[in-house]
Formats: sequence, C-alpha cells, structure tokens
Amino acid sequence: MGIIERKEREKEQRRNDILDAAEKVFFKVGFENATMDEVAEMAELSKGTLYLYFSSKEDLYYAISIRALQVLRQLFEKTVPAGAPVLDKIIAIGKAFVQFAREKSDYFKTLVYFSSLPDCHEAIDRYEKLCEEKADPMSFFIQVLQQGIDEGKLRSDIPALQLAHILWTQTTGILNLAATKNIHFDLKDCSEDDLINNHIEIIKNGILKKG
Amino acid sequence: MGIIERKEREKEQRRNDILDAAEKVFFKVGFENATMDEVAEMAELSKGTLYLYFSSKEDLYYAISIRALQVLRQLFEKTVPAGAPVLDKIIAIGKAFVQFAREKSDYFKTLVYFSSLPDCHEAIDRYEKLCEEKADPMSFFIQVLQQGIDEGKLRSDIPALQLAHILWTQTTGILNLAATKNIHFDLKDCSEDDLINNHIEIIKNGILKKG
DNA sequence: TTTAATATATGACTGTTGGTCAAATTTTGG
DNA sequence: CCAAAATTTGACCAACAGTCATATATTAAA
Repeated sequence: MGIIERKEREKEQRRNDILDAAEKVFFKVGFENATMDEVAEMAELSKGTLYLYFSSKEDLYYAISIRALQVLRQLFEKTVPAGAPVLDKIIAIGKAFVQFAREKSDYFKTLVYFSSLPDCHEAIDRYEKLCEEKADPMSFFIQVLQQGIDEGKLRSDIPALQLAHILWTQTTGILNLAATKNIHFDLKDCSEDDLINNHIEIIKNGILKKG
Repeated sequence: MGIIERKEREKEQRRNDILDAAEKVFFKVGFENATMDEVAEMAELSKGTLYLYFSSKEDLYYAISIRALQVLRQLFEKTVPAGAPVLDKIIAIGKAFVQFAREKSDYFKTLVYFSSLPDCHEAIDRYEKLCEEKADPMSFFIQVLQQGIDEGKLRSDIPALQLAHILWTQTTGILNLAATKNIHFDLKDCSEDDLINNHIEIIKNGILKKG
C-alpha cells in the first residue's frame, strides 16, 4: 500500500515541474512581466492547476527564493572543507558567495529582491522549516563564525549571530553593487573584483582577534 | 510676459501636488496595493491628468525616490558642519543616515527598494541631472571622503568613489536589516543600536589610515 | 468683447492579467 | 464494472494600468 507515498512523491514532482517552468519564465522576462498563463504553458498545465500547488504568483516567487537558499547552502557544503582551519573556512564561504552571485546570478538577484521585500518571510512555512532545521546558508555561516570565536581567532565581543548578519548584509550589498555597477555610471571603469577585494580589505581587520 | 514662467511654475506645482498625493497613498497601503485611481482621488484630479505628468505608475515611484534622495541630501547639508574636522564629518554623515532611516523610514524603504531594482536609474532624467549637479547624497559623501584621504586621515589605497559606494551599500544593508530585524526572528532580541554600532566597529579600523 | 487657437483636464472605455470555480477527467478502492 | 474521491481544466470574473475622444479653460489676436 505505497500508493499514498507515491502520490506524495508525484505531488512533489509536479510542484517541482511548476517551479522549473516558473524559473524559466521569471528569469527570462522578469517576475513583473511574467504572466501566470506563460508559466502554465511552459509547465504544460492549465493555469488552474498552478493554483492548486501555489496560492499566488508571489508564492511561486517565494518558493524560488527557497530554492536559491538551498542552492547556496549546497554550494557552501561542497566548497567549504569541513576539517580546514576556521579562517580558511571563512574565506571559502566568501569565495563561494561571490561565485554564487556570478554563476547563479538569477538566484542571487532573486534573493536580493526577496530580502528587500517587507513582510515576506513570514507566511512561508518552508522558509521557517529551513531555518529551524539549520539548513539555510546563514546557519552554516553562523556555525563557522562561532567556531572562529570559540577558537579565539575572531573577536569575541560581537555574538556570532550578529556578526553573521552584519557580514552577510554587507557582502550581499557589495555583490549586488558589483552586479549592477553598470547602472552607476561613475563606477563603470572599476572592476567587480576591485570592489569585492576592497570590501574584504576593509572588514578583514574588523573581525579578527586583535594582536 | 511672465506668463510662460508662471505656467511653468504651475506645472511644477501640479507635479508636486500629484507626488504629495502619491506619497500619501503609496506609504499608506504600499506601492503594489496602491491604485492610480486612489492617487487621483487623493490629488483631487482625474486619472488621465496623472498621466500628463507621469508616464506610468513606476514613473511616479521613481519620482518619489528622487525626492527621497533630495531629503537625505538636505539632511546631510543641515547636519554636517562644513568646517568640522573631517573625521567628525564622516561620523555626522553616518549619524544622519541612521536618523534618516529611522525618522524618514518611508523614504528610506523607497530608496532600498529603488536600488534593488534592475534597470531603473536610466530613463530618469531627473536622477541623472541630480548626479551631474552633484546634488545627490552620494556625491556629498564622496567629497568628504576625498577630503579625508587628502588630509591623510583615511587610507589612500582605495579611491574615494569606491570607498563611498562600499560603505554606502554596507550601511544601507545594515540599516535595512535593523529596520526589518523583526522578520529575522532570531534577531528579535538584539537592539538596532547594537547592530549599527557593531557594524561601525567592524569597518572603523578598515578605513582609517594605519598607525 | 468676441473668437479662434492652444493648452489642459476629464472619465468612460479597453486590454491585460491574477485569481476562481463548476464541470470534466482521471484515479482509486470496492 | 462502478461509484466515490482526487485531480485537472479553461471559461469566466473583477481589478486595474493606461488611452483617447471629448470637454473645459486659458491665451492671443481681431
């Protein structure tokens, strides 16, 4: 009697198919310009079906944001060697974040927009679930920072949680700036790498243990 | 024959009236939920008239963003003493920014959202004009940083322009985080001030001249 | 003052699109 | 094979951004 389980799997599969289609459409024409009819056509389903799996267009967007978080987390897992010295780990996380912003720029932009939105985190069970299970990228980062503090490599007067959020938002801002620097015409002729390296240069001494 | 001038003034006045109305509506119910009919009603004009002054709903939003930039710039002018030591000036700018994010939170949010948007800066004559005239807050900041570099108070290996953008995005990110920290439930029990002060603590040594 | 020309304002109308739901189709269990 | 349950469909609706022919107000000339 594995029918219920199979149905469960099929439902999850459908959900993923819809998300695949939505990603294609959203990333191609942008969230605002995309229509639910287009997504339905791409998914080879009727529009009504979409609403059986997602309560709204926004809900679809949020679900893609969750995916983005999962992808980033996986990149961390893959890239950051578990046994390495903690400072190397931190560097690896930074590099992975840069790589994510470059190679998965659609996902990155999704996250930037996601976090600029007011009241979006709530109402997403899956996001809360992700956080509770510590399966989000931020939790990973916090753990490594805590390790750094415990080992006396990082300053200990700022709690890991706060440190993580501060560095995270700072870095997200810079990566977004680097990605959109062509908009700021006065920044056109400095490289992304310059921006990122200078950013690191500025905060580096701010987080290390003195002496 | 001051008729043309008067008409010019009246047009600008109308434009401002519409913006006032749009601000009220947008800030009250949010940009997405607001309708052009509501704005028209608030402005005591017909919807058609709005479109004589602004090409779209987005255009209205952008115009409000420009206002936000002007307000912030004026706050800088008012708050930052021209003759003060340059490091004091920088601190004053930081404080003014914090004040802006707190007391003019609607404008602040407008700017955050504005800069997270792809391709929005172009197509706005008034924004480019503001930048060209160095009447935007960023230009003000750059000038002060340049002064700091020239006087040997700040590190000189990072150009003022880049330094400004880096600090700007970092700080915007933190202020936004502080403003929305209630969303990140794990941050609920640390104060905004903590976040901001720790942020400053981290970058402080990174921008000062060594020694 | 009258009038023609120009500038400005109006609101009914349209096309698009997010979201709904009664009916149709498929699947399940007896 | 059939009825009950689950799933899918697409015609339909309401809301809303944006348009435009018409109306009103203003200006400059006669």
